[in-house]
Amino acid sequence: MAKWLVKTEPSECSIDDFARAPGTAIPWDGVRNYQARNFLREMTEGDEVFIYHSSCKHIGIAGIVRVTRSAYPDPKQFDASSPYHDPKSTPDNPRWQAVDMQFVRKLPKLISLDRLKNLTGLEQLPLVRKGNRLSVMPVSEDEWQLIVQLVD
DNA sequence: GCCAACGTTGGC
DNA sequence: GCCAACGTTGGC
Repeated sequence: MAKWLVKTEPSECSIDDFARAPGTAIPWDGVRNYQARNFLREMTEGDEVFIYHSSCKHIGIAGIVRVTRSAYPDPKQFDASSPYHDPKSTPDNPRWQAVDMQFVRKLPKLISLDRLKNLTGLEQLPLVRKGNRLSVMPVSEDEWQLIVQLVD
């Protein structure tokens, strides 16, 4: 079972939005970056995912969700009224993918980016690397355990 | 609000 | 295929 991390601006979709709808599949859509999309495609049902809050007051890992549906064409790419509309994508040959996720847990205390940056063992995680903009990334089992240990 | 770092686009 | 220009991300 693979592990992942996704970035989100909490004003868009936060761990609290998941927590408010336990048991409900929430689409993870709007990813418009090829490398991130390729990782979305690799996600399988049951995979666990860190939710990372970016571009906000409290930056860091805020909780855990689970993939409940593997990749399918992101409907928003075909919706002309959506900011995620992609006129170059067609239903025959969709360019962008979405997955569904549901709430697992909110961390009792957010794990700050600063703390993650200072952890030995996370050097390979794109999240803590300078200038990195990847919004969907794999997390190794070792990295996952290292981070989960910080909870509580 | 600033700006460095990055990904994408498009002219050549 | 190169690369300058541009738009976006995201920490500070």
